[in-house]
Amino acid sequence: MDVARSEVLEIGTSVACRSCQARHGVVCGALSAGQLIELGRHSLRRKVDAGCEIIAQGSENSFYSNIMRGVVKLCKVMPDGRQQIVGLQFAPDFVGRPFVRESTLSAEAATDAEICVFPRNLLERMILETRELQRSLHAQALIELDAAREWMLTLGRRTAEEKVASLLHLIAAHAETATATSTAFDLSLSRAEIADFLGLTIETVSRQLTRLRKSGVIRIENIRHITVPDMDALAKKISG
Amino acid sequence: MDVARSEVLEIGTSVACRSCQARHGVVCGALSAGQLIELGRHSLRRKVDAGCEIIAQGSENSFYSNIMRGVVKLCKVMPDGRQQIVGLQFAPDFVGRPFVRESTLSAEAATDAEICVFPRNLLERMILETRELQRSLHAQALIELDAAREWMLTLGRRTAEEKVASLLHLIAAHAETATATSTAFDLSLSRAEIADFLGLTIETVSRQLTRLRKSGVIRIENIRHITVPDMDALAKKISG
DNA sequence: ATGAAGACTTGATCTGGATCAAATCGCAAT
DNA sequence: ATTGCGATTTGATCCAGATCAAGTCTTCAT
Repeated sequence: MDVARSEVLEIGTSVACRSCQARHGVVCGALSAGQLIELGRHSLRRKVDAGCEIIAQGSENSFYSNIMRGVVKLCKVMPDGRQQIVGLQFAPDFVGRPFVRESTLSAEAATDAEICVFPRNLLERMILETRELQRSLHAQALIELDAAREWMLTLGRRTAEEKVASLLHLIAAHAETATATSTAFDLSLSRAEIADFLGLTIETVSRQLTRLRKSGVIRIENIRHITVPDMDALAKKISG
Repeated sequence: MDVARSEVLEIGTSVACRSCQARHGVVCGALSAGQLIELGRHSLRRKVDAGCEIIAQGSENSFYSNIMRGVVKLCKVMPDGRQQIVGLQFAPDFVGRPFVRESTLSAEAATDAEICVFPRNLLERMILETRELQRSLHAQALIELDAAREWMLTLGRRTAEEKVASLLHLIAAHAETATATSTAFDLSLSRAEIADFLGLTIETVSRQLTRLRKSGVIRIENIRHITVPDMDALAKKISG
């Protein structure tokens, strides 16, 4: 499971990019052409399996990644094992924490994913040198901050049913397969992961999903695939 | 109560700085000398009373502030009145959301405070022009993001007693009056505000505070002033 | 001083979600 | 097909924290 991770850790600035030049633009949409080439020379495209830990909580922030495909969950665990997912990242988000040596959270692939990896010193040097890169990372940090605060409201003040509806809404917003009203998507997360995102137990998540199914708001095509016939009906379940 | 706010809203780029030059360095410690002068010419020092709303949720982000003294709470409210505090800001933090027109949260003085106010267009222009300002705002955004995620763990996975202990620890960390082991501080927040920060009710907050008092971890000098004889004992209450 | 209105504490009871305990459902290996 | 195992659902019970209901303590106006 951790093979991919140990390979990643061996990367240095002198490692050549293997195969990603062609699709770099997808990942780094906010960067200028010059930066793409610069990153391309020193980065490495990697496939990681679902469950693979990209960054470990408490480890050194020795490299950074761009997500090219898949979903990455950011996770905090307490000494006694209690666990909270504190963010979900989708392509083309950036994963890593500039300017801090030790990671306060772990990043783990929630689905099979592809990431573009490059070393810490390169990123931090480029942030200092390149206005546009700093600006896009600043913008992403502010967007993640808004998302984290929105989630604080969900964790602190919403009921279990509202929490589950909020998560479905969040994931649906990132799905491609949407018609005018209806949306279908992969959940990307197990019941246990959903529980850790929502501050609930797996039993409560399961019960609330069947509740939403019985009320006609969602259809559970199979254990990881959901259809929302009417997004407005789902949205109504979120607030009072 | 809202007098100060309406005054603030009239500020434009041409308003002269009244009396803050002397103490600008305190607020904008991360900025270079040139920026201090630049901000000084266009900013306005204001005193705001406890309870005064600095920014309203849903309103336009028409100005930004630096906190010079006091505590500011960031708050989200739901249509049905449920409410969650999503951040506490202390001097010399920056309050405001660059690059977004409408505010998704309100900012309210939790204590009497002094802030240094300047207009949106000035700040956004300066971010684009000044490397060091962008860098320091990017750094603050990342620190706030770490804090928000730490708080997500507290909201999602900690018990009521651990939540209250976490908040006391957070506020104590910003108090000046600390000896080697013991710390005394003003709470800055009412029981209702503490409840809204922790996702609890005021009754539960009150009960947990007396619990911590009876177990000897804190002394309640009066309703808003706490002494922690031993910070390590408080820290032990936070995790398992 | 006296009274009135908030803010806080304390007690009694209720309840949403946790915990404990079986099923049941995949699904991969044989 | 059968077995085994982990993931999920479902049911029964429990409990931490919510809700309801009095008090008490502060503060401030008269």
